[in-house]
Amino acid sequence: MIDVFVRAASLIGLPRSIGEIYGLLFCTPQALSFDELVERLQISKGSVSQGLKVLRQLGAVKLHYVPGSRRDHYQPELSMKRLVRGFIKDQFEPHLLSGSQRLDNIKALIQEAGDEASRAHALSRLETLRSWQKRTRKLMPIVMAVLGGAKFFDKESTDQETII
Amino acid sequence: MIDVFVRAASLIGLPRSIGEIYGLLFCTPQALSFDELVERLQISKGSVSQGLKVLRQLGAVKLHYVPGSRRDHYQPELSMKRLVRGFIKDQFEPHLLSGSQRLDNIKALIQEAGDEASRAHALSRLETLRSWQKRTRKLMPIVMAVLGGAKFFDKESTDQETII
DNA sequence: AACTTTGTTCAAAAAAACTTGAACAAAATG
DNA sequence: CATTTTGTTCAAGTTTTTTTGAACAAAGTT
Repeated sequence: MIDVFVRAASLIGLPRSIGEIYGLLFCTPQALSFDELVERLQISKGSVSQGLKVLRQLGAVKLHYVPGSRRDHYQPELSMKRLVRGFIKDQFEPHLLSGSQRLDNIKALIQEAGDEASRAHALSRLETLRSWQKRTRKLMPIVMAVLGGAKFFDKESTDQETII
Repeated sequence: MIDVFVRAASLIGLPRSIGEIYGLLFCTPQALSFDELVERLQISKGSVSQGLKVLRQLGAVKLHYVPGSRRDHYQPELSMKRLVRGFIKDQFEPHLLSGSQRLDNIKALIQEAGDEASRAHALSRLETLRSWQKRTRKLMPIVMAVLGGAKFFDKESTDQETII
């Protein structure tokens, strides 16, 4: 079963160790401590420490207080919606934001260089990129809504803002 | 500008060279031949050959016939919808399909092992995985519809199948 | 048929990503 | 305050991925 998560991790560009950690937490009934992860997965403390750091950042694991133990215990986030939101927030949005800036820089570069015809072509391609970005942004809230259980209807020729 | 595509490629787990190839095609007004890609990007013939192979598989480049030349010329696919569909078909669906099978195998394994309580827990987690899978499948056509320009409305408490 | 052009394949080299483990910090305990 | 417990950091080692380039195949030319 852990293997399912190892594959899923590599599908979204996360290292094997992170898939193993999340997978073991997902399979195990109780919350597990740092040491238990190291022992049961047979991987180094360093890997577990870094793996948990990423998983916490993604919101894929939660700290779980265990009375009478001063070790941190971890539980997996089981809500697909929250998992996806964490992933988008952490890995996707930064690229979208820096992407906007980069597009502005490119626009400036285009103005300065080349003849009229190639400037025109470059600007047209830049517009294509902007439209891709816009559609990606439009997509995110819809994805979140579907994962939240919303149901959808097609509605042709409606105001763009009536989404969700 | 090519850098935008190199980053985008690495975001979706594709090597730098593939981002460069698509990026150059995207920027250039005319279709480019194999040799032109090698020369202008300063990368090896091997990389270009393999990169174009992947891009063709993804449907991200199209062959473009140039009269009077027997070299293959390439043009970029500019439709975001087709690009995303190609990516999903090639990189995502295979995982979803093999995932279903793997889940069945896991179910069999669970039946054979452990005590009653841990079997119950394992089966419950397996159900969670199945629900994730189901929602992912539900999502795909909605994503494609949004990229195709459809607009959406929330419709609470409707039959699940009335999607899009 | 010999030669040229065009592109593919694949083993080896190079680069990038991941893991390890020892040194270190922070906080609790005696 | 010295000691132990718990977890982090990071340089070095390992593994994986990517790139290269030379050998090869396929098809067109002379």
